[in-house]
Amino acid sequence: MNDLLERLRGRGWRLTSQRRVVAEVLDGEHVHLTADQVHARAVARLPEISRATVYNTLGELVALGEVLEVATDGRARRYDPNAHRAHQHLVCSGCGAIRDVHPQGDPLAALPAAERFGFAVTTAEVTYRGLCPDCRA
Amino acid sequence: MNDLLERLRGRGWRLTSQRRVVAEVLDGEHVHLTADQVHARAVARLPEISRATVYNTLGELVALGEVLEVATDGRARRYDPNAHRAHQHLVCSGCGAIRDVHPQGDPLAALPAAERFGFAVTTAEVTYRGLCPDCRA
DNA sequence: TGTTGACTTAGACAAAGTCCAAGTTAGGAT
DNA sequence: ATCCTAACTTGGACTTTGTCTAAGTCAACA
Repeated sequence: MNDLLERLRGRGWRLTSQRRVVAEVLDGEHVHLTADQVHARAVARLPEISRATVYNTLGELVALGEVLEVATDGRARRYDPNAHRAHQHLVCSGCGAIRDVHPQGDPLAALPAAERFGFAVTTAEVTYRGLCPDCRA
Repeated sequence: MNDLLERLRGRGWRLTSQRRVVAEVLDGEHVHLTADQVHARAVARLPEISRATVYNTLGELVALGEVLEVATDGRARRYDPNAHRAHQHLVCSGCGAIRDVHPQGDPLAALPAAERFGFAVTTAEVTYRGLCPDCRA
């Protein structure tokens, strides 16, 4: 994640302790935290960090393409640092657990030109839903 | 939509004017209203209808499988009465416009067993994104 | 026509996110 | 090293979206 911070600094980002902490919290695989969860974990490392700054920083990371915003449930948005490898999401209908998954083929290819209605379509997000092993029991 | 109301009555629904109005508002193709939009249109026909009733009724229609809930943006949920023909959604990144679309093949089939991690996967929701003709200009 | 449980209502509350004016600070300039 | 200033952060007010509850109303059956 250090390279992330360096990369952003190269783009004119000011490297503040708040931004460093948010980037640290978002490090890892299968991370899909809500903004408030990010804030809670950031506060553990930097007690004075405000909610507004967490929201701002997450929004900037999304705008810069370093983090994905995922809306799996119509409630809080979640932030996924795994932006550099294409993937989709598998969500448990019972407990809400989320996993990154890698379907075969390019989902975009399944939409014929006749079904694009003049849109310049650039992405396809797939959410698979079902019960996880624990919730099936 | 009258058959819808009759069907629900057969399932023990009490047929109130409020429920009738919500069902009327949701009638049509390419309808993807938020709860507050449904409420606004319902109020035009039945001024005393409350927000709580609109939320309750939408929730019931979803639970009964007559209406789909779609979360395209992490903001308000939208309600799609086209629940009986499988389809996906194409969303404009500029203005938020939504269209129903019909991709080829079954998106579920693209997820291999090895990528299901023991989940009993039942549905796949696809959101295509891009700029609509107006927003491209 | 009466009865009753299901339905509706208004408003308080909660959760998620945005906005702003005032204060602080990273990092280039001196 | 220190100063300056635009960029950043802060707390809190505010908005939007959704849930809950106690009290009142009414659809449907008897």
